[in-house]
Amino acid sequence: MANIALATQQMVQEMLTAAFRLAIDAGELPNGNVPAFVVEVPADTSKGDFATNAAMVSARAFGLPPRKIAEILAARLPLDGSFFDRVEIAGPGFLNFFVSPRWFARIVAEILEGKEQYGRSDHGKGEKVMVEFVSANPTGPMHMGNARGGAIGDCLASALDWAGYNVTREFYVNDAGNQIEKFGLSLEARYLQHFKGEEAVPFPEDGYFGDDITAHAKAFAGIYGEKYVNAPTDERRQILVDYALPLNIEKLRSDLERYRIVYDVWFRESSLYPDGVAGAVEALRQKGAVYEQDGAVWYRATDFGAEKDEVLIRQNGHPTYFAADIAYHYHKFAVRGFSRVINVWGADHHGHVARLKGAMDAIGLDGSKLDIVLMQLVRLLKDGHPFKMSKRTGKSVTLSDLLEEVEIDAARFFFNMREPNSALDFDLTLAAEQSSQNPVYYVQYAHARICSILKNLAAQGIAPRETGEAELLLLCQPEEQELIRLLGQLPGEIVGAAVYYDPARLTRFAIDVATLFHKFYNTHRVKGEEEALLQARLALCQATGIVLRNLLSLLKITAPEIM
RNA sequence: GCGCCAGUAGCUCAGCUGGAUAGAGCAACUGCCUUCUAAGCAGUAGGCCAGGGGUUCGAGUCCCUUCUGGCGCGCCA
Repeated sequence: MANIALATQQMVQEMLTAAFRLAIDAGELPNGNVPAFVVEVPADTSKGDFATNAAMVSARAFGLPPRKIAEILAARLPLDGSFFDRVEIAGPGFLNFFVSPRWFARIVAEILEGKEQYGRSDHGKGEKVMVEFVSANPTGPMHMGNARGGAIGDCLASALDWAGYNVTREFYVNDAGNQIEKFGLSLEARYLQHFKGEEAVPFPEDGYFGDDITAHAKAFAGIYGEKYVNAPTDERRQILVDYALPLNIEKLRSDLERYRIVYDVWFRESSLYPDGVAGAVEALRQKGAVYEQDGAVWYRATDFGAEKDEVLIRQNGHPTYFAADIAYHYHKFAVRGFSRVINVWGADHHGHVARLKGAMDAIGLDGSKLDIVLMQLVRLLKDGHPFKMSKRTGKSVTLSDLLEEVEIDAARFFFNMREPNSALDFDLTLAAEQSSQNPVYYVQYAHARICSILKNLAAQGIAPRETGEAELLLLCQPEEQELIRLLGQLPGEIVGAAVYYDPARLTRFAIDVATLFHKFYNTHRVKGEEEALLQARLALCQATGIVLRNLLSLLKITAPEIM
């Protein structure tokens, strides 16, 4: 899974390191440590295909002007036999490397060989990581935060997978604790109201008011009738929860599957009770981080950098969510052996981040192995105005509502257009629009165009054939080289999305690829060119198609052949 | 009050972790289809990177500070 673009960048690094050493050995540079420098692809490629600031950053260490150092290094670079034609010194002391045409030919060949695997790398070296995302409360339907979290978490997990990590997608089912109590109380009230009338049975103030609760109670009444109206309240609530909760969880699963998200693990919070939670509290106690006060059990969070201590076991004997979360994350790291855990959370949970990391440290694990991706809120817009309520239900917009308004392709793409930690305006009108303004269609259109070219030529009896360096070297127009250069960056972009937890890089990259392809398409032709050039351009079209398809499949967005 | 996040073109946002002349899309204006999909492309115009200090060869990017906005600070999850 070598990648020419990444390997070339690495090669520049190594050549420079070698040049530094040679120059120092030859006495041209004083003895000393070489500062860290970077090799990058310049924004303006007329300045070279790769550039480095090596001479500038080492000016101070060597006590020489940057351009002087650049000259010394340039003379010591072993360019013979490399992909580089020449090196130039420019500006304040940049060293600009220019690749030979063979480099572009190699990238196209590499993509065609890689096919649906092109873009994968072994960067992660099989490291075992978990991405936990959505984890919506099973007491009701999913909202826009879950919709965004789903798209981000799933694409991030895919990016990690492509970047060579061993990824597990996990959904944490909050099927225990306070919200399940409330769920039971709410169901009970609706059930009793069904038989006694709404006025006769008060509804809990902090209960769940959704229609789904009423529907569950009604369906339950349809099955069991009045059997539980006079049953002990604990028994009644329990049987209602046992009835409704599995249905809700199944609904979550099927809604998410429709959204093209399939989890490896559905982890039950209830499985942590009582042993896991007790174990977590005990682990903290053994570290001396636990004390009792006001009849509750407290965790001395202030010893681990927090502003105040936290309750683990309430006065009433029930553990808090925090205690369960410590047990849950202990399970992730210590029991299941994940070396890194990524949680996708709404920004309203950011106060919880430091506490949980601190608690990991407190029980002897490493809180820095736990990474939280915080996402800011989604604001839905329709026709330029905020869209807060579903027209059908009058309630806040759910994931199901959203998927009635826009296609899944559009939803997944739009939620991944901004980095997680910035607020997102989701324009329903634009996302539903089949026009050039809609970036999803813009990208898909490029793919469909490529398919169309292939089909068109096939109709004339022209099929793509094996191309060698001789033909691929004909791809020497600026529009061709710019496109190839970008295509070669796919593996690196995926690694970037994975390590910076930013799948939005991939949607932007897809748009860039589409732009450069459309540019190429409008400037040059495939059909009608003489045979060798036609085949070379066909190869470029296929390579672009592969890159677009791989990107879209990673994002789980369709790549249509006709539009 | 304290903490986290943000502030870049009229609007929505990039800016590759400190690099070269700050970029796209939309909106406005001008061109390009007898030839592979015009759901496309090319061009014009648009900027005190919120304000002020600092760090250095070099700052939209790092530090300090002020202002503005979002979100948190529960024996909720």
